Amino acid sequence: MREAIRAELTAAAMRSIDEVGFAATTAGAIAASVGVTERTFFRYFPTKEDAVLQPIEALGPSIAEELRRRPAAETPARALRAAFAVAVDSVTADPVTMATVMRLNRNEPALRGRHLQQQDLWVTALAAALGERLGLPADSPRSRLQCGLMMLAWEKALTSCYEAGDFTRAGDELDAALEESRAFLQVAPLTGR
Amino acid sequence: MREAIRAELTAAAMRSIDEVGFAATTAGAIAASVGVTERTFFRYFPTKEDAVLQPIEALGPSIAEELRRRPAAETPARALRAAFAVAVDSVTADPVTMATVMRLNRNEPALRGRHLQQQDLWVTALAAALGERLGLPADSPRSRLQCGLMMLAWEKALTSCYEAGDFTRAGDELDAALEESRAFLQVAPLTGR
DNA sequence: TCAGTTTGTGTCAGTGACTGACACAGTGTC
DNA sequence: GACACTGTGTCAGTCACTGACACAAACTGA
Repeated sequence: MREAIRAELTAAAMRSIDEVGFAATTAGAIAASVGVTERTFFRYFPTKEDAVLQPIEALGPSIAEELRRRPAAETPARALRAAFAVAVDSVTADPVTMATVMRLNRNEPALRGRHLQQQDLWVTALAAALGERLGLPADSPRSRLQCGLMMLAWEKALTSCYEAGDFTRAGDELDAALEESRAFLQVAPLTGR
Repeated sequence: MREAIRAELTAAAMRSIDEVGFAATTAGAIAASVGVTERTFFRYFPTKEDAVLQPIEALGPSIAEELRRRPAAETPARALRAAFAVAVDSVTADPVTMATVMRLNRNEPALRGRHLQQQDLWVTALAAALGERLGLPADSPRSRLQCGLMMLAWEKALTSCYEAGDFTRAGDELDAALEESRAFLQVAPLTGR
């Protein structure tokens, strides 16, 4: 596979979806605009949605990889937070791509759906890595919950950055989201009605 | 629309997917097994996935509705938790359906994807209701984060119930998940590396 | 240098999800 | 008895996605 073609397809897909919408953008048209066949398009991407999500596809696995590299002495929370620095770096390194992906995600439910599914896989991968540290089974509910919390805070951070139009603050926004989560859950007894 | 037909279609879809899998189950076949046309199937459900998810479709809106009914004096956390009692009741009232939906979700990524999308809409609806209480805009990141936290704990609770084969504990499991979340975020300073 | 393999692509035929338009029957209403 | 409303079938069509096959170019080793 030639990475140049892949990038061209992604760019063409984004452009077209921006102009005429996701539904009106056919896979064949994207392919044709790059000088390639529809069949070839589907050799590069499993679905039409993936063409757009491709730029951030590797992010999840990268975070999981970093999580494995964190010293065993760190608490789960600190190791996870440190691993997400990879995501922060990635976003601050190329804010334009991330902003574009987020914009398309907001406007197109189909895209958002696929993105959620992708994130779900990320959480699974993270939970597996975290499980190793804790000596828990690969997909234990506990590590899944912890990774889910982190991912939720990350999403909140991204949203804040997006709305502020400033992705350089991603790290700070992530910490703020975590703090906000802590404060929310802090308030005395939830139980009892 | 006749609700009897809708229920039959859902039942037929679940049975077939259980036996031969999601991909091998065509919409036409589901429809035919109920004595109806494929076209009619798609008048009842927007997508094949929705036929299976239908039993829990109304849950999100119900929770949001209850959230609106909670006294204004309650903190967001308490009001949200109280609103989720609706979900707890629904699950304990019909554990078999929920267990089936969860089992299919686990085995079929396509179903899981749609379910995540559904949940995302629930969070949006909840965040809107919560925003009203707090005087925040409809989809403010803050209320979204809080509702997301609750939904995450709810998912964890359901998973625990499912694995234990006992949905009567849903309420307790939800509280346990919230407590676990609190403990995770509690540990001193996350920031700084 | 040449046979053999690997890689990227086109072509073609096919399946299945989903949609719009139209016709038609049954049921209720005034 | 004219009229609207509801639920359904039929038909034609679009488009995502897949498998099988053929073909050319680039690479590989003797």
